[in-house]
Amino acid sequence: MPRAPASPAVRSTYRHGDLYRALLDAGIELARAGGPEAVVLREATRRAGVVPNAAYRHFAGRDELLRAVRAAGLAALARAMEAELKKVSKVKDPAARARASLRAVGTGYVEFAQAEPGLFRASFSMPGDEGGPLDEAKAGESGMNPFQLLGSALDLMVQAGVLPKERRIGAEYLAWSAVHGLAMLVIDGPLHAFTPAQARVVGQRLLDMVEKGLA
Amino acid sequence: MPRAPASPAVRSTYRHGDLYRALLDAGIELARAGGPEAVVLREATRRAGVVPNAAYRHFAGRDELLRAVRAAGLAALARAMEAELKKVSKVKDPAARARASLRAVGTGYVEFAQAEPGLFRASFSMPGDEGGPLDEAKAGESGMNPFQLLGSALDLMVQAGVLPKERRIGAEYLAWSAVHGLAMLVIDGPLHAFTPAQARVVGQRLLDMVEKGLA
DNA sequence: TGTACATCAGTGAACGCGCGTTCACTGATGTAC
DNA sequence: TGTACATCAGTGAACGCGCGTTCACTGATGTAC
Repeated sequence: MPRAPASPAVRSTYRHGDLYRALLDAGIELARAGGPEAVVLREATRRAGVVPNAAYRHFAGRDELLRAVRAAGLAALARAMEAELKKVSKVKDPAARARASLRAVGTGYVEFAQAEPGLFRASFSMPGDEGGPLDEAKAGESGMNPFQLLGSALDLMVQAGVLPKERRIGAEYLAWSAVHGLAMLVIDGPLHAFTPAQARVVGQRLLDMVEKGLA
Repeated sequence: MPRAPASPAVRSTYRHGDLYRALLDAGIELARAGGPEAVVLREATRRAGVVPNAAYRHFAGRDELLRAVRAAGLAALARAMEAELKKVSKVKDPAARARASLRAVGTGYVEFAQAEPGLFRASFSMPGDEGGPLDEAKAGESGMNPFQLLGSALDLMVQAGVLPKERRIGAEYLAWSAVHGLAMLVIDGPLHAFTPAQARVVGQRLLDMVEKGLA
């Protein structure tokens, strides 16, 4: 492997070093600042200090860059959810723990959407229509993607006897809808005026509703 | 008022007749086909059979056209919700009627989103950040916008004793989140592969959850 | 250890595209006399 | 009822912009001998 990558826009070496990574990082930054439509090939190459068409050595085109950004965003979302789950790991009582896990997953989700609205939106944009839920989604540290984290929280609830197992099937779509809707309304929609604190309160009440309504 | 408006792209009269309406209709059509980002001034004028800058006689710019499309979309959404509410108007028992109203509102919302994904997305896009929930939203036939229709369904539930009044406050945000989230996941997101029938089933289960979890 | 060479990452220049928006205009329309 | 006129809706031409993408290239790098 060649020299270390130079600082953006200025390079001493002819080769960049790790242009793929640099373009991806730039793409992520663009998504953070302006959502999926702000992920623009030319701007990414500009930030990497490279001529526009150089990107084509590493990505087939703009769509492939966006796809990579999306994967990175979903992985970050998974990590945010895992971080909330970690706080819950000390709870001993299985029923309480299971319930807390579902809340953690939901809280991590909404909190991430609030903290990184642009990246969140980019993560859920669909250039081509891919298949099922988060098919090729990169995983967090646990090796699970956001959808799988939600699923395993619900599994925990069934095991703990908090959720009747006949209600388990399809339950992820219900919980997901609730939490995703709040996220969208708050970051992009008519609830934009909510402060993070207000959003947190509503988020907790929403999770109350889900917990109660699911069982 | 001059002659009747001519067919798009061909006019006999020098004046268009109702260019504002023609541009708005074209804008709505563009939104239906491709969402908010497809609402493009030049294309709207093309469809109206008029030179690009003619639009500036009627709209300050692209944003104002999009704003008008959004208002029209929200009005259409309100009408879809009202249509569902009408089906429920024959229910006599106040408690049953109130519950059915909430379901109707939710069903109308999700069904509209499925039937008109582009217009739905356009209706919830935010160019500048306007204020609270659906502030300047055009109303349906009842004179209420979608948010107000939801609110009055919840009011009905309180009156009927189905929803404790201490839970009434902020309840619209909970119900709205659930339903909005499903709509987004189905039309634009990872649940894109759902058939309308599958979506309907999940939608009804979602409304079960809301109804049960809210009380 | 030294040299010839193939590879392929990044260059330089250019393309066509569609967009929003501004300008000075023109001529059909409705109105005032 | 007829004529002169002001209005202003739509014209025609043009801008500058940034985008994605293609082309033939060049020259630093790592490798084979």
